[in-house]
Formats: sequence, C-alpha cells, structure tokens
Amino acid sequence: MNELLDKMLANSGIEPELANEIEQVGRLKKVTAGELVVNPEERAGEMPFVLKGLLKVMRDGDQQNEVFLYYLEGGETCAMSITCCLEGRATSFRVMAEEDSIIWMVPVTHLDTWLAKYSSFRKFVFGSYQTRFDELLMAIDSVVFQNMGERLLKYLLDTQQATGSFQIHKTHQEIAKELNTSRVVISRLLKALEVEDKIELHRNCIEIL
Amino acid sequence: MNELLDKMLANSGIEPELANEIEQVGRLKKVTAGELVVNPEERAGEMPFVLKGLLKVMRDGDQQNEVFLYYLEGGETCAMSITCCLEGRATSFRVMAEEDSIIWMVPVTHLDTWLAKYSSFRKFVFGSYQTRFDELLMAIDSVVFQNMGERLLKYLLDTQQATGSFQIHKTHQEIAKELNTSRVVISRLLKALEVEDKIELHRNCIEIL
DNA sequence: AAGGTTGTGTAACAAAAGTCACCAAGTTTA
DNA sequence: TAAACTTGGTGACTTTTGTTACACAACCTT
Repeated sequence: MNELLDKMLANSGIEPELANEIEQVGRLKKVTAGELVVNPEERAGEMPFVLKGLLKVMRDGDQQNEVFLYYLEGGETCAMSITCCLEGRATSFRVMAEEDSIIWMVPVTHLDTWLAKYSSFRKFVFGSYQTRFDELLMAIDSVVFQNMGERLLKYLLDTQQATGSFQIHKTHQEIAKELNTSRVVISRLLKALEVEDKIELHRNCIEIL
Repeated sequence: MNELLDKMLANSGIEPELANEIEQVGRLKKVTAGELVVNPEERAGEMPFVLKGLLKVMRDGDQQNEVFLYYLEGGETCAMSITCCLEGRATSFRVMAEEDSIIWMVPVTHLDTWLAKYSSFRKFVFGSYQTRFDELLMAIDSVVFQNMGERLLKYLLDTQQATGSFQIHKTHQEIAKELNTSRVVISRLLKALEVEDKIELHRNCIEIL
C-alpha cells in the first residue's frame, strides 16, 4: 500500500524527504463505489491524495439538485479541498467514489510548513490548482456554450476516458441527475445518439462505439 | 500612487518587508474603461494587484461568444493569472477594465521565492484562490440552477454591488453578450423586471430600485 | 410462475429561450 | 436640418427543454 503512495508522489515530482513526511503523518482511507468521500459531518481538515480508483466531484444546488463537475483520478489531488480545509470554509460540493478507491489523507496542518520548505510541493499544489481551475472552466463551457445533447455526449466521453471502459454502467436517471435535467430528456437524447450510431443502448449500460 | 499599493498590501496582511519587495519589482499599469488588461499577445507573465477600479473577467467560447465570470475589485488579485502565468498555459479568458483602473503588475518570477519566504504571502495567495474558486462555483450555480430571468437579476445586483452605483450604464446588447444570449431576450426580461417594480429602464441605463 | 420493482421508450403537451421582422425614439454625422 | 445609425419595444414564430402519463420489458423475490 505504501508502494502506491511512493509511486504517486514520485510521479508528482515530490522529493523523497517530503514523500517520507507525507507517509509519516497520513492515513489510508478506502472507499467503496457510491460512498461519500468527504461527508460534511466529518470535516476532518484533511487533504486527499487519490492513490487508486476514481472519484467524482459534484456541486450541490439549493434544492435537491446537483451537477457533475469533474472526475478525480488516481495520482491527483483536489485543490478545492485544500483551501476549503485551510480556510475552514463550507463551500458545498460533494466528493463521491465512482469506483472503489484508495486515498491517502493528510492533515492540512502540515501544508504551510511544506509549502515553505519544499519547492516541489509548491509546484505540485499549484499544478493541482491549475488543473482544477481548467476543469471548472470546462464545466462552465459545457453548460454555457453547449446544448443538452452536446453536454451529454461530452459527459459520456469524459466518463469513458476516466474509467477507461467503453461501457458505462449507469441508468438514464443517474445521468439525468448529474446533468441536472430529467430522465425523459436523457432517454430521448440517448436514443438520438443511438440512431446516429454513436452509442448502443442496453439495460443499465451504455456502450460507446 | 505608492500610497494605494501600501494600503492594499497592508489590508491584505502582507508584512512591510514583503510589501517593500513588491514595490521594488513591480510596475504601475493604468487602463481605461473598456480596455483589455491582459491581451493574449502580451502574455507578460505578470501577476496583477488591482489597486483601484474594477475589472471584469470573462470566459471566451469557441465562436465569438463569451460569458461573464466575476468582477475583480480594488484590493483583489486574480489567482487564475498566477497559475496561468506560472505554468505558461493559455487558458482562454479575458480580463477587461470595467472602469478606469490602476493595477500593480509584478513579474511572476518572484512568486516562488516569496511563497517560500513569507507566510503572509502564502495566506494571501491561497485566500485569493479560495475567493476565485467560490466565484467560479457561483458562476456555475447561476448557469446551471437558474433560469435566464434569475441570472439577469443576479447579474444586475452583482454589478450594483461591484460598482457601488444603482445605475448601470450598459445597453441591452452588452448585457446579452455577457450572459451569452440575445438582445431580444434581455429586453423582454428587463421589461418584466420593470413591471415588477424591481428596476427602471432608461436609454443606456438601468436603475435598480 | 406470480407479482412487484426498476429501467426504458414514447406521445402529448407546456414552458423557456432563441430568432426574425419591424417600428419608434434617441443620437450622431454629414 | 436631413440622413444614418443606435437603442429599445413588441408580435409572431421555432426550437429546445421540461413535464406528465402510460406502456412494456427486464429483473428480482418468494
């Protein structure tokens, strides 16, 4: 299990000394698909390093509505959690395991020290910020500049990319929720995509061609 | 003019020693309303400290379309420019002067040193990130969870807040562009808001009641 | 095998947003 | 001052998206 962490930190350009510190103070967290990774009650003030698996980050609305923002893959961290924890703010977004995942949780109390001490850590954190920012901007793009059909297709392709599988095991209802629309609309648009030979529809499964 | 900078840095919790360094290496930039602050050709690799005035940050789409993201007021900095410059990435957004503004431009080459050396700077930068993140999330909220009428009202109130004036000097066409819709739609919705006694319409000017 | 549950397809309709056309009242320019 | 341009108001229409209702098939459970 420390193998995974070592590998990830090395890949992120983090020097051995810092990697050692991160190993010392962190803890392993395993989540199963569908589980909430940072539930609001916990508020643990920890920064997550995704070692393995796939998380999805959603934005919660006022009502029971929500939107999919982006996936967090193995090797990535979520900059939002960093500042969110640092500042003790309660910006409402939800992180949920899309697949069974393994995460290294590190108390945020060490961040400031590390930022001061390690140039590699600064690079890592700012790189992560940049990635998340881009991701948010793309989320905005898709919502502002695209119609529902295009958004749906982008969502399917993003999912294919993140999971590495051409089969997406989701119901129309689930997809509708992530795009903040209704099931009927999704069924309609999926049907259209099938007619265009871009996908094939099965029960509980969409196959990308 | 250095008065403005001193005041801003002090307000941001930046210690005198760092403030001094920032004064040494930066340069003053004045922009007039409507002018582009970071035009793509320039790509100067500078981080902007807004001393006075009001900037607006827009996201550019593929076509000639765009959306308003948020305002940058005096005393603020744009975290996006930071990483954008640091990484040399060309994420396409546009920063434009909404009012005549005064900005202190600092070469990004110093950032890493300052981040290592000054805890106050780390706090400042991360605080700025958090603010921008929140702002982006709110932009997403308004686009995903609200209809055009609600978005328009929010836009008007945001503008009132940022400018401090109850009179918004914009044409319907300009507003339509910032919300990525058509002039007719905006005129229609503004009329509705006038009927509800929330605003009053004049030529080139919307008055908030 | 019967009965319930869940997931999908589809028609019919409603609401929201976008488009086109045209007019009228200001403003600028010649 | 007349002509040209800018800005805003409005009606009529289309497209997109959302809603309601219902049929049916696949799947679970017992």
